[in-house]
Amino acid sequence: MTVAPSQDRSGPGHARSPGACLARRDHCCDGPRAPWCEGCRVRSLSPCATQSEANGPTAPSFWVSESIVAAGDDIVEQSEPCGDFHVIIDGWAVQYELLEDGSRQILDFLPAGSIVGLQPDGDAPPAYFVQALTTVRVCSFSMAGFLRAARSNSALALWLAAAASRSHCRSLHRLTLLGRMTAKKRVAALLLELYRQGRPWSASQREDEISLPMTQEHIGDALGLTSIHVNRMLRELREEGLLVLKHGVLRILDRERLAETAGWDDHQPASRPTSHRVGG
Amino acid sequence: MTVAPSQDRSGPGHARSPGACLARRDHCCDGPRAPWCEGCRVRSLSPCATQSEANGPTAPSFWVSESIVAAGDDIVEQSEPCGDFHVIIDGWAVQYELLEDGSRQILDFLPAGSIVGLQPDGDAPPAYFVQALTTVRVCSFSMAGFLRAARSNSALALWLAAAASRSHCRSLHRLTLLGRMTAKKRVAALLLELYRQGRPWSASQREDEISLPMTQEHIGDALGLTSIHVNRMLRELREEGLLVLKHGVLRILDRERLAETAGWDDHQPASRPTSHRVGG
DNA sequence: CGCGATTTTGATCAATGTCAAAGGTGGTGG
DNA sequence: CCACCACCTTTGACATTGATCAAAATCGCG
Repeated sequence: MTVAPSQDRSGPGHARSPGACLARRDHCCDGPRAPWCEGCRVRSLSPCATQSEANGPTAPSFWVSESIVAAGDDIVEQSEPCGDFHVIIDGWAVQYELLEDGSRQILDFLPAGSIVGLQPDGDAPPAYFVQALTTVRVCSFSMAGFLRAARSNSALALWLAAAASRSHCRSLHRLTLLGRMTAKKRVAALLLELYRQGRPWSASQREDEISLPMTQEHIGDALGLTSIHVNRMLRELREEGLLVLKHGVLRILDRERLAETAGWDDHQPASRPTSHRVGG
Repeated sequence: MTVAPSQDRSGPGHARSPGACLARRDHCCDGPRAPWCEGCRVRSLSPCATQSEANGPTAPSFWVSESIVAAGDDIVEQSEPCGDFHVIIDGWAVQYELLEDGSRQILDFLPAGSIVGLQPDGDAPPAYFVQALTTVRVCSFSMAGFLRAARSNSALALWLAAAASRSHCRSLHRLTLLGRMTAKKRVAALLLELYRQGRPWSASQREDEISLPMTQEHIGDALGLTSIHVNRMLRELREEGLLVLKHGVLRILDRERLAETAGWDDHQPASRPTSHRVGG
């Protein structure tokens, strides 16, 4: 149960974080070669995946910019309509909703490869915030441009459907977590999931470690718990030798038993995600 | 916290409920005229909405059948792959997940117009059940056929994206409900939402009434509460003169204050939903 | 009328929230 | 290098919500 969205936005019209724009080119249809696309690690998840790579990787015509967002700054603001959507190239973000009573519900943690800011309705403002947890690098795309392109390119439209469908699945899982699991299971399951999602992108040398920027309060706000109770559960998990979360680093000590505690059958190895099929 | 999915499926290989098939035609591409499409009340939400109506309403080539599913029967079964998806023409269904410990998490209540069984992955079995709460009439469509068609018809692909996106929004709302609201608010908010969604299709004469087939246990399983506690909350809401839920009929007594209790700004009138824009 | 499912109520208990305060940790400026 | 400060983590005592257990009362239906 938190009050502030972490940053103290001085005064009312809290400035939209600009995000240092690294690169931007004018919309030439299908830029012939995009140097920054070389070696892009999230290409398979981004709309760029629908582009032909005959002449090397390129960004689609509705690509807008690549930029950096500082930790704590907003990528998307609740009720601030914005014509772009973004793909996280690097770093972690949170998607959350702010309630009238000042409390915050975290809807999802977004690792590299996540799509943010797809509008439920072309015009309506988003119903949530997305905020950078770490320094985040994003590629931004024009929603209007995308839709225009998608109307004649069904691969793009299917990509959108697949992205929406994956998000939906994630939130259904989270729903079950909040609805039917005890506090300890929730914490165990969330951390295991974050480990899975973050491992492929994590710089850490050790296979059993990953750096996680979220505070215990973030975790509580995601799981419907107080940070105090999250702390108690983390202690229990630590005392049972399952994991250690300290100084922004999560170390899995006993994955087998942790998965058991989380109520999972933990079989699939952590692997870099690839493009997905459509559905919902 | 429930045990059985309501029906006692005698023996292990519990038979797939057949659902009396009312109509079926062989896949002729774009049937010239589909009599049952006339006056279809959910057309704008179904994939049929992408069909031209120049010669009157028609069903798309991947339409499979129209059928009736009895209350309590499954429309989609967890871990039973199924090549079709469905649109609910009439009646209520529940989408739920069954956990190892026998408990059930209801993921959503599905009124007329809902899309059911879109596969997260073309091949993988669905991760949930969908069960009819009342007698339900559905139109079924071939997923493979749909995808084939969508690959060359981006309107279809965009329809899919919009559908997935709407589902996603619904589950995000539910997440906030489970994560941040007290029991009373959850019950109030859910019932108000169900009223909103069901009103346009309800046969009831009275504007302030709608018939709701779900038990208090269903409500509890959707909200992460026990049916006993749901009952207590319903009593409080009744004693406060906000609503009455009895004999399968929900009557809203004071919509204003109910919305307040639910933590909403209740402004939009209940209106029949129309086709939606794309996003996520 | 009788039966199974659902609703209702009461009493008690456990899980989690709330309040308060004491360590840590890392960053910043002198 | 030290002192300070904001923020985060950790712990304890206590309050509250909602779960559990048990049992009537009702309802729908054959």
